[in-house]
Amino acid sequence: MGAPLNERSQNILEAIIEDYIHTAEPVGSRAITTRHAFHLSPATVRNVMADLEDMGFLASPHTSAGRIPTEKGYQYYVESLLQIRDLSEEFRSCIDDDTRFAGKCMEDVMQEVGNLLSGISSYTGLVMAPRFNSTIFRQIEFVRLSQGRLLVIFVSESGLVQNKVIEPGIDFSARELESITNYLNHRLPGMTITQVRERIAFELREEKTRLNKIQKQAFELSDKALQGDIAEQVYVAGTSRMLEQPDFASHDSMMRIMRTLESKQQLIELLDSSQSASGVQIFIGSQASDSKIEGCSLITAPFSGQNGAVGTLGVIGPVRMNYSQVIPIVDFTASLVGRLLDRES
Amino acid sequence: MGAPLNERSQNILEAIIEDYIHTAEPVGSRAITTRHAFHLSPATVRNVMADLEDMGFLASPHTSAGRIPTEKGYQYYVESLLQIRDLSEEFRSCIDDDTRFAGKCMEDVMQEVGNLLSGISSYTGLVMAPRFNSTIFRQIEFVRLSQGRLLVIFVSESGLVQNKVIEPGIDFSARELESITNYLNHRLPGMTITQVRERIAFELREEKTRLNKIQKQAFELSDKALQGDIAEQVYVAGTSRMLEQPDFASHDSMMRIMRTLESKQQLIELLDSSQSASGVQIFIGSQASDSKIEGCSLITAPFSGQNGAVGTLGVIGPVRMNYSQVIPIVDFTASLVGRLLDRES
DNA sequence: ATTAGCACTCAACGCGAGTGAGTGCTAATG
DNA sequence: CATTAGCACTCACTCGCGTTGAGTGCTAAT
Repeated sequence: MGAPLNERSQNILEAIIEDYIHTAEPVGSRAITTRHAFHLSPATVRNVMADLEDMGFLASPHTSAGRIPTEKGYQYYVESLLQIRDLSEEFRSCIDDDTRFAGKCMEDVMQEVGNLLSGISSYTGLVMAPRFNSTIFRQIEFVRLSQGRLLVIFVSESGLVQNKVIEPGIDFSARELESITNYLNHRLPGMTITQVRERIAFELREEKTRLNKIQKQAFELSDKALQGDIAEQVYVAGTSRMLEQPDFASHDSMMRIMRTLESKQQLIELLDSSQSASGVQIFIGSQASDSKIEGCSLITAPFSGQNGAVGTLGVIGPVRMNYSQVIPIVDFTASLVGRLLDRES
Repeated sequence: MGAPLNERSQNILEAIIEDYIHTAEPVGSRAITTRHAFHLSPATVRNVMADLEDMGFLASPHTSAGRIPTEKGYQYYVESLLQIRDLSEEFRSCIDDDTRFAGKCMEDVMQEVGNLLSGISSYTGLVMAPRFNSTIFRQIEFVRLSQGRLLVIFVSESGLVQNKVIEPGIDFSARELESITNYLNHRLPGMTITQVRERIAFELREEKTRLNKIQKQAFELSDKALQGDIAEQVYVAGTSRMLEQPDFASHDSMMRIMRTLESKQQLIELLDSSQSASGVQIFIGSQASDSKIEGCSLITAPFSGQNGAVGTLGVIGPVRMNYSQVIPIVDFTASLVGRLLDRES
């Protein structure tokens, strides 16, 4: 059981998995001997396959079909057998094409990155934009709109802009607003938005007495402006690519997957765990999620600029996924997006 | 052929269409007599059905199946037979539920409207947000970011906020910016964004000499800020609802539809024609589009606030759609969104 | 250890009979 | 003369059954 695989078994397992990734059909012993130049007869291969099945790397749908890899098989393949090739020059240049992102706002860039991931991998692309709450505060500005309404603008260290309309109740003069702005821009930079909120709450609660009027108003305004959570932005691209996969031919599995891909919330949960990791992460089948996306694997990578804004992107596809191609794509794209973020700020 | 339908034929046609909408299966003569209290025998109904088929309202998939409505049948049904009931109180209150939209920004509201449309109709909901270019300019503001970068903020009469980062090349002082802002906010309000652009181009070209330095810089800045088209925002909700429809059981039709629903561009084209119309519009089958969404019908309605911002929303579903339910839903939702827009500004 | 040979398994395919919902036509009916 | 009962006919759908063939596991020979 726990015995390590000898080289021949490894080669055969690799051949089976790669054939299956390619054809989506159970692989038989004869197919292996003809498609690969092992100097072995089908019978020998059969013996090896039987062993691999005993060890849990392969399974047979029924007696007279070939073998298909199990999740454990894929996991072993990805960890031990797969050598990750460098991304082909063709793809490299296709991804790193400046014209694609030229002159687009953050949202459009994120969407375009999703399209890119989906287009090149031919699976479904996911991008979770940097969460605003974890970005670093740089600047706040107030713009007076009509009838005592104020537009509040936050700018993060990474150049993200977030705005919100509030109705403070008091009609501030331009001078007052300027003082408030100056005060806040003096005190708050360098903290994450979450920290800023905590600080505001702290100041308002504990040290009320110590503050002068402008200071108090400043904190009250910014408190109001930061109320309410800013939802994560998730971008999905190429969901119809899922329908192309023979693995999801059944109506049922299709529905389950499309429903999940529609739910931003569920996607956030999927991507969230990879947020803090570094480098490419691979979730195969049940590793990815508790049956919400049965039969799917997920390849993710966090991206970040030099200034701390952090997001996650990835590709989701069937467990029978072309890992050797997708992994470098996700890796390279994440680093590209990191560079894009730096450019923006 | 052109002969008008007598009342009995109308009743039978209506019954057939409604049964088919309900069951998604060909309707036979016997089914009609048992499910509806016509005082007629199946044989008589058969005669009428044969006539209706001759006139092109019905079709038979094969000799020994019942009849299904043709597109022409649906069209006649919607135009002449369908009496639009008022929306049930249950739905009314479900749609007009303030807590649903409380404290959400425009984008989230639009998405939520899509969810609402999809949830209540159980088809797919579409919302095209007011095009920024056709909204009326109210206010422009500049915020200085680091390193000579400026954040430009447009506010429209309807309260929409749009921002963009530009790099003017010159480092303006706070005073200069204030003058520029004042000048622009004095000259531009009341025009649509498109008109503003034309005006800027005109001023820069024709009357260059007449302008003083500040004025010239003002126009140059705002020209830069308005460069590049702002893409339409389209929100889609409940695409998986399409998969639930037996009409799209075949892989092929499913793929075609999902692909179309993924393409913002194609959706914009679909919704665009309804933009300028007033009231609910109904596109049945091939009326909706040249085969891009074969087998689909589209119910749309434009919405607008009192201040001219105009968008379109709608529901897309199979031709075999519950028109009597969807039409009032779309109608009522459009008016609700109109009211929401007024509330925002 | 490897392989040839062979019996066995079982999904997939094709075929034909049976079933039943539905039709169109004709003749009878009020 | 519109309506209806009766009847032969059509045809998708289902089920059972034999055939096919890819693939396996086991055993004996190399």
